[in-house]
Amino acid sequence: MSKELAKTYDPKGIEDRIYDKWLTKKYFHAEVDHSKTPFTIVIPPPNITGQLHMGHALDNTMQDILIRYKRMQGYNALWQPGTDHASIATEVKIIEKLKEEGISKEDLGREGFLKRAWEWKAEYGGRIIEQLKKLGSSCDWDRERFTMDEGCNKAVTEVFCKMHEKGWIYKGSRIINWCPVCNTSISDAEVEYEEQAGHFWHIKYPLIEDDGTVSTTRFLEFATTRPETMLGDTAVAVHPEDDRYKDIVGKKLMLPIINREIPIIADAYVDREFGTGVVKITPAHDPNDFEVGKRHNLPEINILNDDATINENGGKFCGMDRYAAREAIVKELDEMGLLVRIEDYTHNVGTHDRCKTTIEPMIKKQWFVKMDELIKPAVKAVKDGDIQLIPKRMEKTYFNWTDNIKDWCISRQLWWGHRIPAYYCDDCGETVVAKQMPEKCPKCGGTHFTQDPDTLDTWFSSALWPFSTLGWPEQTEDLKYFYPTDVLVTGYDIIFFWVIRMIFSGYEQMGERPFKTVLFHGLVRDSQGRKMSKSLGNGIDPLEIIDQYGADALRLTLITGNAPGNDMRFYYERVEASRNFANKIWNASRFIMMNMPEEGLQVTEPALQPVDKWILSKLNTLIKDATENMDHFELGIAVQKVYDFIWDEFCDWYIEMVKPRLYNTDDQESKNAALWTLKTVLLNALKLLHPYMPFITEEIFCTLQSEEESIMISSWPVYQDSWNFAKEEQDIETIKDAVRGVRNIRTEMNVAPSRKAMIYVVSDKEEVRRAFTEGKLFFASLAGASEVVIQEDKSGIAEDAVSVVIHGATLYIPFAELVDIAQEIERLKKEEKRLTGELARVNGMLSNEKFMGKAPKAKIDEEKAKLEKYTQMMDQVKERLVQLSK
RNA sequence: GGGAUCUUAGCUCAGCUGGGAGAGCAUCUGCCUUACAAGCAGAGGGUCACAGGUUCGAGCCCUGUAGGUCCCACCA
Repeated sequence: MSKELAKTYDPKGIEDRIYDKWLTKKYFHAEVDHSKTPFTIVIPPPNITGQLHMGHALDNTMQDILIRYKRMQGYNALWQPGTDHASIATEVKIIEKLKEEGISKEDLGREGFLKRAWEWKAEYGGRIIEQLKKLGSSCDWDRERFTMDEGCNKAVTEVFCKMHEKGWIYKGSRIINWCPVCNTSISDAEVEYEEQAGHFWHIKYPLIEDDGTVSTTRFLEFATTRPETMLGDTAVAVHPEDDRYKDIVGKKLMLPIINREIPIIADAYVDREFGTGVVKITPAHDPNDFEVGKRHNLPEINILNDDATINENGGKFCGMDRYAAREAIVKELDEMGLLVRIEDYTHNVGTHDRCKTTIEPMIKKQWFVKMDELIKPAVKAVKDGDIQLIPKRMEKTYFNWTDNIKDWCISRQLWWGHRIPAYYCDDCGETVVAKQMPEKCPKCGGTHFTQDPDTLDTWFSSALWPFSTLGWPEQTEDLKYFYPTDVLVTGYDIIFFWVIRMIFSGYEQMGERPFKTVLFHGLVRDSQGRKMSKSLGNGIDPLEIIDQYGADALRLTLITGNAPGNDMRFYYERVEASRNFANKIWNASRFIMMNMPEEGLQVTEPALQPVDKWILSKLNTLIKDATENMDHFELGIAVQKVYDFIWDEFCDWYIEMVKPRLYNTDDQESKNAALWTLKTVLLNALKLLHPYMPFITEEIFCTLQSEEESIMISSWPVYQDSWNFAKEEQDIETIKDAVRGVRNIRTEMNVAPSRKAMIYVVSDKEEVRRAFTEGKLFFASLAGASEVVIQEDKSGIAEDAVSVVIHGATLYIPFAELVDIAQEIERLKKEEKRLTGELARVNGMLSNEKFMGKAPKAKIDEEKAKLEKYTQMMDQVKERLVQLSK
């Protein structure tokens, strides 16, 4: 038993040592074991490009808490880890790096580039894993997976082929979001709308008269924010019921500069109220226009190259950048007298969430996942409660998406990712989707194929994560045993990207939900409530916090006082408070260890005193409550209760109450009971705290009982009837009231705590007198009494003693030289006033017929008990007042 | 435009199914009491945004108003 523990807790060194021990002992490892119930969490795989940020820290702390809790409860707990290849994020990073070396990805070619990418992954991909370890994450690292490892690749190909066969994956020409910088299509979810100051160009196109001449007097006026798209206009639209334009629908306009005749069409998409009620239609470069174009069979004229320069369809503007072309076109229209006016206009511009480039809608051949059927089980699952979202309000966000679902564009013009398993016959162009390159073309018999150059959206593989990591498409034992997983912990910001896609994939591929519960957390913001971001430079590095305060302090900070799905602000002051708590436990433990006898404690439960029973009873309630909260995923509430118990009840009250017994060597039995209780309560409290603060709890647990291997594998405390001491709880609470009352008065009267005083406890109730008699020793110590006299009436007590009224007793303290009867009366009057108020309230309730008729009996009884208590205290106060007024 | 959410002590936030308002930090007053000054004891501070309603009873449920935050859609 070490008695040489440092005065303050220093997590440095301790944490790494403990983590290594856990790894060595393989505590994190889970194997199929049919004698135990599995509990599974799959990690949201961090990007290999990532560095641990506060969001990760929060996300993984929550998972670790759940996993450790369940593991202690005896579940076969598996936390499945891994990383995500993060196609576009990684590709962008590697291109940047190549740029520094002065080479482009084209210079390297596909093979060369991928080689570099894998090298990059080997070098940096494991970085975030090491950082997760610093946090204390108890993942089964033996099972670490990667979205592009062999098994995941297999899963991806399998799903693609299966869904293609089913007709749910198809290739089609659609208008998609094109990022001209990343040179790839992106999904709708990856488009971020950003408010930008721009212009509204009011333009007019001349009408073509019935005789075929271009009118010089009749024009159709409208406005646009992207004038350069006029190069691709193939119609102008008005509302079908717009009287202003009824007579010219069907006529033609002359598209200036290009000199193309385009029709005036009527479509209900047009808003009559907006502007002139006229819209130019560019089917190839606007999603709405694309739809209009389909309805009216309009030609689609693509005017852009992939890098957003104008192509040959733009005539003389060919080769110009989109913005340069815009200027040139406006200038030319102005010269032609067709520019009516320019208006300042703020509007939302779609940008690529990765690189912030303004996206360009374009028509491209892309691969899509058909969503209408696929989404149905995912909707049903949440509606029926098969999958529970916490907090529940997230369901609305969820349904908002599922109700407006569009087909999912899954092909990306990138190299880093899963290559689409589609092969085109070199001879006849036939498309063959297959797990491997086909040997013979089913159409022409050709034997040479070219694989589709595109790769899949990153989320395609992450959607399969809950089962691909467990071995699917193989029907492994792991898969059968650990799937479906239990809880998914993630931020609400990726409901659309990831959560929904895992859900429909789970049902489609496995025929079963991927997880039972989704526990959402919010964003960790800076102290001013701003998002932590690289550009703002306001990010706080969790590793620095760990270095400075310890992982336990960080974890506690992230969990305390935070409700599921809510954002939180990060303050250093809060980390300090957590660190202080760690120190508090450390010192309480140190105190207990210092008092432990060298030869150890007797093992059998000793004869407990009422205080011992009181703290055990409190602990018992805590066990029940905290467990319940954890079962409801109320982690913040659970840990708050443990915190309060340890600091307030255990340290500030129990330890203080027990000190006189520890220092008194005459009564070994009593001392032994105190030590046994101290140790028992501490050990249980440590267990309750372990999921939140794994390192310090482990360190103390093992120091305190060297025979135990680890708190990690100890069992979670269970509520037990034998620790339920209602009477002792009440008695001690009464004494605590008395202590508080005395302390109060001492401060009020400026009596130094060091100055002892005689205290009389007067009660006509036998059980109250007994409680005080039994607790006399510690009561005297806590209240600063030189002597405690317990008696039935106030005989022999100086009239001018200061008094404290508590339920069932009145205390008298004769501070001889401090007598001030007027002040004493004042105090008692204040108390009388308070009690009068309380009594009025209780009486009001109890005399309310409606309350008596409708309130539950328990509530009525509660109020009756209060009435009794306050009446009694009131009597005591009055009696004392009468006495003093004499 | 649609939706969500928040508004509780000076600050940051808890408050589970409606039953006498809480924590941390900050402030003030005493204490270096032999586990801890990263501590101990005590104190002050809130018509729970506003207005209605339901209820015996509302911080909590319903409606509306104001302000903040976020998401979705995107009207050229």
